[in-house]
Formats: sequence, C-alpha cells, structure tokens
Amino acid sequence: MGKTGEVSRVEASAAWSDWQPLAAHPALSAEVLAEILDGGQAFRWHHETDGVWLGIWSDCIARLRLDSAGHVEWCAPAPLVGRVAAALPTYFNTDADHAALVGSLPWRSDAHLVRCLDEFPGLRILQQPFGETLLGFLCSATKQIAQIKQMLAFLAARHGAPLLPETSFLTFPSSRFHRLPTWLELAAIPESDLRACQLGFRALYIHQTAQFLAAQPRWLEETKPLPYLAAKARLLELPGVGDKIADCVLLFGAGKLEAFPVDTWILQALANRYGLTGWKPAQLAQFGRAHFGPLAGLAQQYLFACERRAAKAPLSRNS
DNA sequence: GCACAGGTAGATT
DNA sequence: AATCTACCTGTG
Repeated sequence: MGKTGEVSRVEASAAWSDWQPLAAHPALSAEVLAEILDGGQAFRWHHETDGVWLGIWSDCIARLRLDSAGHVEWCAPAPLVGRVAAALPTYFNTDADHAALVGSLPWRSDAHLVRCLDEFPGLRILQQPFGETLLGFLCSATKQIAQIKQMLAFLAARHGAPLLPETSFLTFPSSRFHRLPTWLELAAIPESDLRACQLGFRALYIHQTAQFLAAQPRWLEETKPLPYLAAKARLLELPGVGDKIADCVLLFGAGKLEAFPVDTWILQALANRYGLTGWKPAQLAQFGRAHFGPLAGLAQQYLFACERRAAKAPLSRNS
C-alpha cells in the first residue's frame, strides 16, 4: 500500500501535462466559453473550479481554461497528451475562420441577430464525434442539460471503457474518466440496464437504434459525409430520431451548418423576436434556413444562447 | 401532489 | 395533413 501511495504521488505530480495554447482564434469571455462547452451542444464538460473545464469526448480527456487575454489553453492527462493534441483542433474547430463565418450571416438586415452576436462574441459550433452526438441527443428529449449530462455520466461510468490505466486510479479517482460506450457496445446492453441509467422511455429508442447500427457497422460513417438533406433523411430512419434530433446531430456532430434545429428555445426566439407566433416547428425550420441562409445553424446557436440568457435573467420588458 | 423539461411515434380526427 | 397523447423521471 505504501508503495502504491508513492507511485500515485509521483504520478500525481506528472499527471496532467503543462497548459499550452490552443491554435489562435478570437478571444473568449468566460461566459462564452461556458456557453460553448455547456450550452447544449455537448454534455460531457464539467466546470471544475476557477474557470477550468474538464471534458471527455471519444477517447480524449482534456482540461480547458482561458488565459488573461481570453485565449483557450488546454492540458491533458500525461498518457493522452499526443492524442488530445491531435484531436482538440478538430473538436474546437480552430481551422474555421470564425469571424468570416459570423460575418456572412445576414446581420445587416437583422437587428436581433446583431444583438445576439454582440452578446456572445466568439460563440462557435463544436465538431463532436458523430456517433456520440447521436447518443447524446437521443437522451435529450424533454430533458434539461443537467439531466442529459447525468444520463451520459451513468452510461460512461457503467458501460464505457476506462480511458486511463488501472495504475492511474489513485491519481484520477473519478468515474468520469470513462469514454461513452460505442454503438456496438450499446447493442449488447439490455434495455433494462439502459433504463437503470435514468434514460426512461429513451432507453427503448437507444436500444433499437443500437440494434440497427450494430447490424450495419458502416452506416454512421457512411452517413456523416453525405450532403445535409441526404444525411438527414438517413438519420430520420433511426428510431427516436425526428427532425430536431437529426438537425442537432448534423449541426454539432457533422459540421452541417445549414441544419437548423427547432427546439422550444428557438420556438420562443422566433415567436418573441421575429413575430412568428403560433408557427409550427417545420415552418420555423423552413423560415430559419431561408432567412439565415447556409449558416443557419450558426445563427441558431446565437439565438438559442440569447433566448436562454433572457429567460434566466428576466429584465424589464422592452420591445 | 402536479406541471414541466432543448421530442418522437402512433393513434385519432 | 394536422392535432392529440403516451412515454420515464428528477426537479420545482
């Protein structure tokens, strides 16, 4: 035991790599970083303390924080540094010219959009693993972000492979350091075990989707690169995937910026700010793609963030 | 106790 | 085609 303690102490000092800068991109505020990581795109980022976020995706674990100038810095458990260094730019989409993307939104003719862009400068769309994004949003139906995160935490802890060797247990004692189960692994889990992860009626959808994907192992990777409409048509074949979830998976897990998910927040935003009261989700989606153009999904994320903030901190009613 | 959550699918008009 | 409901379950 004493020996193990010494080993863990040594590992603890070398456990996390040094902080290093992520590729250059517009500076972010703490609020915008929180909105990117914990605003409903991704469900496996947790605020640790003091502006440090811990996240897991695919077989990567990383911590993120902002330096004094608002640029993102990252570190990773020492054994995973190379892997995270290779994956993080894609995940955070650092190659995209974010300013140019935002600049090509129709802000000139949309005063509300300008307000949203000003309130969350630098807000961006992540590029998450396709399959994991599908799993996350299959959990999302009528659930709040905190509960979706809890479901995925259960799934990872109980059914996902550990990401660090056993000897790291004392250094990294948290059950958080498991990846999510793959779809092949999910296919082998009885529905009752999924329900035990607090999935509720979503358990059946995930179980059936897992059977489907296990029977066609290349289905997901064949779907991801298809054009938006073709990929969406395929996703809609999956049990439990409707318009909204399909658009979320394509936007947050396949970089299809023309996807325009219409959830209750966007419903509110378009009703309150654009006067589209009483419109149905399919009509609103059509409006969104027509009004905001080929980057409608990016605009959607700004509208979403603004509407949530407005609801969270209601101020005196103004037009 | 009960309405409500970042929906979908199947039944009923 | 459009509208109504059941589906799980933690939270307020």
